[in-house]
Amino acid sequence: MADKTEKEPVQTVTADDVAAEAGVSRWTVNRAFRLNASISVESRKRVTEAAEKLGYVPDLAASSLRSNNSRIVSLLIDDFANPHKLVMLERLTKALRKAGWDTFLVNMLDEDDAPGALLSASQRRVDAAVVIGSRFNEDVLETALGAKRVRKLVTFARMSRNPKAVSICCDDEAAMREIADYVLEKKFSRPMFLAGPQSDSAHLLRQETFVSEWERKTGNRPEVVTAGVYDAKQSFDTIASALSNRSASDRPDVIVCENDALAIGAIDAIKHQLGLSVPKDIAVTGFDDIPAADSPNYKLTTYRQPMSDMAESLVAFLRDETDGTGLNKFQGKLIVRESA
Amino acid sequence: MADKTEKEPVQTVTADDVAAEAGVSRWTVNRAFRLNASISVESRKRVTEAAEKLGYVPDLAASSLRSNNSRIVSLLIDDFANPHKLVMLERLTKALRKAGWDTFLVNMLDEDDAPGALLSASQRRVDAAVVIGSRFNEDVLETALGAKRVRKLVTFARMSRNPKAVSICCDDEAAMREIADYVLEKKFSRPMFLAGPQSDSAHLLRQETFVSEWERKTGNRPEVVTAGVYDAKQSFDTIASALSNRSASDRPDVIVCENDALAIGAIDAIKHQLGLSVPKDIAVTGFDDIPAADSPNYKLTTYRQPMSDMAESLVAFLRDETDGTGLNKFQGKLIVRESA
DNA sequence: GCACATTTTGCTCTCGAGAGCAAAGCTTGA
DNA sequence: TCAAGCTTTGCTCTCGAGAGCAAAATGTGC
Repeated sequence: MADKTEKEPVQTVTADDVAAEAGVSRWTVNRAFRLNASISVESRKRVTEAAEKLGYVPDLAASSLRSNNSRIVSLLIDDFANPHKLVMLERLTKALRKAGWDTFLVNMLDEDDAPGALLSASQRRVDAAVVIGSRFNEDVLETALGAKRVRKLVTFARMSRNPKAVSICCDDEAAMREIADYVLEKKFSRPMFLAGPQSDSAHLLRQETFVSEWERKTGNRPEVVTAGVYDAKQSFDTIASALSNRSASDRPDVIVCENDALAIGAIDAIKHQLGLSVPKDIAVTGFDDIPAADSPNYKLTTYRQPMSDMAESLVAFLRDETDGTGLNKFQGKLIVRESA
Repeated sequence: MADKTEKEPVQTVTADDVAAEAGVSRWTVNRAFRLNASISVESRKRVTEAAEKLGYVPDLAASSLRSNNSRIVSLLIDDFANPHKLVMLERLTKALRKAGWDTFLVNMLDEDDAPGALLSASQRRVDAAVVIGSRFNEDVLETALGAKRVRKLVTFARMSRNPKAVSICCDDEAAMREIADYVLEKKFSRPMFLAGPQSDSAHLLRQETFVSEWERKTGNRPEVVTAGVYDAKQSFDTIASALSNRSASDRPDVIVCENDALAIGAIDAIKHQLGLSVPKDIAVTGFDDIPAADSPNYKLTTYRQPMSDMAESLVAFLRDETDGTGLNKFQGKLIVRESA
């Protein structure tokens, strides 16, 4: 079964074969597969037909070697517990593939693995490294810039303060202010903010915005609790222990969560551990609008980022159609369901 | 911001530079980075130090061009709605990266896109194309074999009947028999089987096994309903419409689902649409043990595949440590929770 | 110290395309 | 008809490593 590999020694159809078949030179063959190449319509047609007949496709390893341009993007992820990642992967791979880029999925194995992950990107001369991780901190980005073969560095769905990286993300402050306004408008008065890991200052943006916005408008400082990971289970435990043995008047009346994964765990804890109801006893808001947010179990009020638009601007950035400024101000949309 | 790329013209440290620094030839430098290369301990040390100093890493594009061996694996996915995919991606990328393979994530954009997806794999000379899609049918595999540069073809977590592809998956028949036995043992008598898309015969394995096993043991043929996609929402609608207006005695007492994504939708429909309870009115079983299966909303009785072992055997197969036979008989584990 | 085996190193040629230029073909207009 | 200008084609050299062999260095036994 496996040894068919040895017997049939893998495709060896090369541009020379096609050239012979089509009666042109090798360079004309290669040109036929390059956009904007100087080649007549007729030649291209003949080459295409010959290539089709022989089953030829250009070898991209050779191409990237010479042209120093791989048409590969690396996506670096360090957190597979958040279902939102799957949505992002779907959108990004779709947009990139349509635009002619292949996508490496690089699993940052643990906290300290970022340099290794970027090394692999560096060895392949990727056109861009796109970090969509959660726990990484800004040092990772510095390391990335040490790997000089990585031409462009992007943080996706996440603001970076590193001036050399391009951030493609929502305007988190505007989004969080919108959520704060909504919560206020709904007459909640004792909010709790449920945050994820506090590993890096950039993570604190949503939290800080909510806290300061609330304080500014009401004069009160909301309570903040922290889950160590963006994971429904962790969040469940965090909320369960934070709210056990609290009287109704001592409890928050709304939990504003940094994202949906946390929100879902919070709702589970409120309902199944504390035996309370959502939103009557405690309301909950999320961020991301993952598929489960729409489930009848959660009916989560949340904030949807314009993922497809964001993926498209990554493509535009790769094409050098934009220098990357202003891509960190996407406007999302508050999705009101029943949880708050 | 973006134009730093132009100014600082990307890493140009090559093996020649390191050779000069270390006082050896270029070939010795390259050998230092190759396992099993003929090189003295001392030379390797000197090269490693010089490389470290200059920030050199071997260029894998050049390497794969000459050696015809890319150390890249393509993962082909056509269904991002199933949360189980995220688990698989995590395990596979982890195992592959540890073993020194990079991973392309290829989004098969739609039903007819498989050839295009495989083309991209073919152009990069990937060491293996691993299909972890759901809707694809066996024709896709034939197309893949047409792309001769794809050396190894694997279907992961899914049985293929194509003799040229290697399947790394559970023994679905044994698993389904175990579920059937469990359901029987729990004294359920009117099972319904909820299947996914019926696009291909290989998909029918679980369904056929359950149906025939049940028939063999009880003499009755279970009812089968079909959701068009492996998606909780579709499943919700399917079950909601299949069971509305049915009296208690006419309803199934257990729904055996082809996977967890379907099971979760089914539970939602039973509870929130039909207003019945699980497992009292209708029990539910799943397959995969996705993270949500353990949530208090579902407490799903399901079947867990040994994903890490399966990922490891993919690595072994890539390393030619196995010819791929017998990798389709992994034994998973029935996880009993409260849903059945 | 010498013949021979073994390890290590260096070298040529190659993988398959692209950059950049030179030569050939094709228009256009006087 | 021919020069000027543009398009198309062909060619040399190159990207950065590896295969495979030849040369050099090292080790071994007598």
